[in-house]
Amino acid sequence: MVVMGTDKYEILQDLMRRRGFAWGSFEIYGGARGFYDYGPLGATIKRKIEQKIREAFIKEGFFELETPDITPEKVFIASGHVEKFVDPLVECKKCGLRFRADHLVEEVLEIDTEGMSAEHLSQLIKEHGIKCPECGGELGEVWYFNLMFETFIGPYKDKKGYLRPETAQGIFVNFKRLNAFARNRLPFGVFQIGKAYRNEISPRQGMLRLREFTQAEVEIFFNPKETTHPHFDEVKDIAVRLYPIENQLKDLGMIEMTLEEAVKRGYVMNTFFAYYMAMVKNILLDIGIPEDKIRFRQQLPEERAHYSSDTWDVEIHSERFGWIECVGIAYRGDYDLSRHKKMSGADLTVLIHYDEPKIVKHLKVSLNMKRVGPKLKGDAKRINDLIRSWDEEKLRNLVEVLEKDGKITIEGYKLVKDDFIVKEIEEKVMGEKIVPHVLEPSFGIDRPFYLLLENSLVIEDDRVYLKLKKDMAPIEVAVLPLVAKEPLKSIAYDVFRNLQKAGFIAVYDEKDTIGRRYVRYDEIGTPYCVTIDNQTPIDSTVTIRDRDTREQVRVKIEDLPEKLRELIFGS
RNA sequence: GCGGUGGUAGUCUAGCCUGGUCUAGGACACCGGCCUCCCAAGCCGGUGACCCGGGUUCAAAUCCCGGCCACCGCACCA
Repeated sequence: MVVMGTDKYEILQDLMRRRGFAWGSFEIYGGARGFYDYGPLGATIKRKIEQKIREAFIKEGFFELETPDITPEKVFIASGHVEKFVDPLVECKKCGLRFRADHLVEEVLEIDTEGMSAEHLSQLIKEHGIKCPECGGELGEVWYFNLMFETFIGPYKDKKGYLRPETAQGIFVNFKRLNAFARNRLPFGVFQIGKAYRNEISPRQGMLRLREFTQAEVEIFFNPKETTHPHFDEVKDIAVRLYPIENQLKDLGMIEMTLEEAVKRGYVMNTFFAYYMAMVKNILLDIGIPEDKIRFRQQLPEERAHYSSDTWDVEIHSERFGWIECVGIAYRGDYDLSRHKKMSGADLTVLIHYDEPKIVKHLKVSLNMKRVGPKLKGDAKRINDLIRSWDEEKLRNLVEVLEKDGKITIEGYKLVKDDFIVKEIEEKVMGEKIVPHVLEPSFGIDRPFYLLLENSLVIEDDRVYLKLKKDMAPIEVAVLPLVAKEPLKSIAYDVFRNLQKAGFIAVYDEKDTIGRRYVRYDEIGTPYCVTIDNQTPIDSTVTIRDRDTREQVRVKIEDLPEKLRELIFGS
């Protein structure tokens, strides 16, 4: 048992439960691993985090979307989650330990097991007599454990659905409508803030690995040929701490440079990617994560999700848990849209207009039905259709042969030059249809929430307090009569009520001595306490006490809202 | 999932080994009152707990079994 007061994590956990931030869910029924409740103060902070993200992307002109948590199976077959969001497991019949079957087979047989079925893996294990690496016991059948929660839609068991393991698919499946909303012009961005679910085998570490969690996922659709961000200049001088793949493999440590340099030196693929790295960093700073606790780590190839070819995690440092992935910026290419295009048959392309319409010449060849009709009878139409389906190259060959030999045999029919009608036609092509590529900054909300609290917790000799960024505080101002006596009580209550009406999250508190109350509000991160003292009835002034410095300034009651707004929100 | 440790009011804990005066004690917090004119003061009163389910026993917070949860290590983390 950790002695009270020695472990920051313990103090924080205690504070979070006691003061209404967050705690494990379903307590009265014994709890359930991987689920967390947000209390009144926690829910407020969480909402403020979400709001910072929302505001930042709305400022970029992005659109917000909201789609269902429950999703029909087809969507995740298309997205690859049914197939790839699984771990093949195998259990030792003797000692009961479970292993990743694919890892085991790969290790022993030194072959690639990518995409192998459970049956195939089982067979290989039997054929090669692979045993339990721990005790040497016999291994059972391989089965796939899918990390998605399954459910059924409607009263019959034939309509399978899943709780979404990421919010992103809700955006991809809506691409046609969103593209229309964006008036067919790339790039555009869409984001969704909502719940996602993953049936983790063994969730741990408090609220850092949950089975149900909140994400803010941003899908930016762009033309892969246009990867220069028009506003990169605004962010090019921002310094970032990078931990690229090479530095991880060779243990070279982190490097720091401006984003401009990072792109120039090839660490970051282009200014488009770099721009959103800057955005993510700014959002985290705006939430109140200290700059020196933020780094960008490039995922190793084996860590990457099935849809991504390059991903940078934005990690925040925890005193307790080390570097924690809080945001992932994934280059998803055209993976998702192409898959949905193929599976659904929907046209998920965007027309990229050429600067000038292109004049494209091409051959149009068909049979002269008047001549060949009587000859081929029933086959005439069939062969005509066949020829018309040929591509440019095949048609050119046909014409060449006809020019040279004057005749050709197709499907056993001898045809001469005059049996064909050959036309060279010109077509105006306005542009090219492409499947857009996707860049995805994906924010966890619960992790930054925890890391914000952990990084804000200050332990001093005579008090423990949350040095939250002032505008993130769940209670923004506490109004306190110096003593619970009239007329101070009435004046204080009026001041409180007026601050509420002015839009502040405020509380009124007259219980206990003034010092005790200050400590009480310091503990939950309230940046300012307004105290009504004996001078107030005389000249209508009150004091504003600063959480961090404990210093007080005296202001007129009428100036209070404006002054507090300036102090808390800086405007 | 495996192994280890643990689970007593909102929080921390005493009691458990050696079953019975445990009607479960304390501190802090919380609520009501008194007092109090600036940084956790004091006084009076009050609310509130043996994780869940079985078993052993005349008797279980205490012993045994199972489950759940938490922490640590292993495995896992698309």
